[in-house]
Amino acid sequence: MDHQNNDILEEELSLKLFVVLTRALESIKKRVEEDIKCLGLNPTEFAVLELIYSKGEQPIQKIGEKVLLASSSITYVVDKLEKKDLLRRKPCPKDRRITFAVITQAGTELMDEVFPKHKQAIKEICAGLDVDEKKVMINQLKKLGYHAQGL
Amino acid sequence: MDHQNNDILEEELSLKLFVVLTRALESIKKRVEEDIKCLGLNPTEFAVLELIYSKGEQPIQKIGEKVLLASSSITYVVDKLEKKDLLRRKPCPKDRRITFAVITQAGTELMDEVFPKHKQAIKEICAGLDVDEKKVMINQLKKLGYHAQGL
DNA sequence: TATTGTTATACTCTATAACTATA
DNA sequence: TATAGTTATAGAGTATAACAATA
Repeated sequence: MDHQNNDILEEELSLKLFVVLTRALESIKKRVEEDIKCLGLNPTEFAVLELIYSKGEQPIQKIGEKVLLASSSITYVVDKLEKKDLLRRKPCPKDRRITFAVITQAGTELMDEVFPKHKQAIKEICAGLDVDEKKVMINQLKKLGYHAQGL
Repeated sequence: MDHQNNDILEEELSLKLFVVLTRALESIKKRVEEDIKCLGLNPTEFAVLELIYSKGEQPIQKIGEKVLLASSSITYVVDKLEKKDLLRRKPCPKDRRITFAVITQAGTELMDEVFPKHKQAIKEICAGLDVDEKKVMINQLKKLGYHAQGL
């Protein structure tokens, strides 16, 4: 095969990969959202709550960096979680510009109950691959993602 | 390893897979969006235009099925593409409930020019994997996606 | 009755800018 | 001056449901 044909093959393959990747994640996301919706939370709210639950209290700014949201959006999400009494704001005594988001008792109890179920659900959603296949895919996805990010 | 530990491993691995998949696609999407943005189109508009460009005129309803959008969203997207003179609506004479979306001369000329560049860009974005690795990943993603979809 | 497409409406998220309080 | 966070505002994009026209 000459260079030009090889180039076209690789273009088609890359396009295919992009489409299949998008479709697969859409299917998975849909199931994961169903799993979360019954808690009265949307995926962003769940992601923020889960971050605080597993990593402990976080400055508002840091949350935005980790779940990839603009700071005004985080204010909005934290407002909603605060209204639901799942987390609260706590001023930082050392730097009074900073506000921490802290999980509440109710938030902890909710996550204690639902997080194990959530992990179980994701395991079932991802059961199309076995353990070894998952390990390979994780590594390959990292390679793919790092390259794209580094462009 | 006993069953319970194996279960926990598989849960963690699945969660990891979900996170890595999400992150990788985010990085790729970001690059692809950059590639499209300079055309004055967003990814959805580009997807609809590309569908009509490569598959020919389509009933509005069919477009929604293929790009996975609700019919009201398609109305919105087609409105925008029509305002940009990239496609137009054409009534179906045989079934007057149906409206086709048809690509215009300007739409065809635009795609003739940018679609080859777009494929080349995606090839570069996906260059973190070689041809064989891409083939494997496409197959694995299909398995993963089909399983999730079938739940 | 069922289907196609539109309209009306609401929600989530983003971006921007102005602002307060603090460093 | 710079940073953390909030407020206000506007806009993109999507989903839902109700609707009109047609089959």
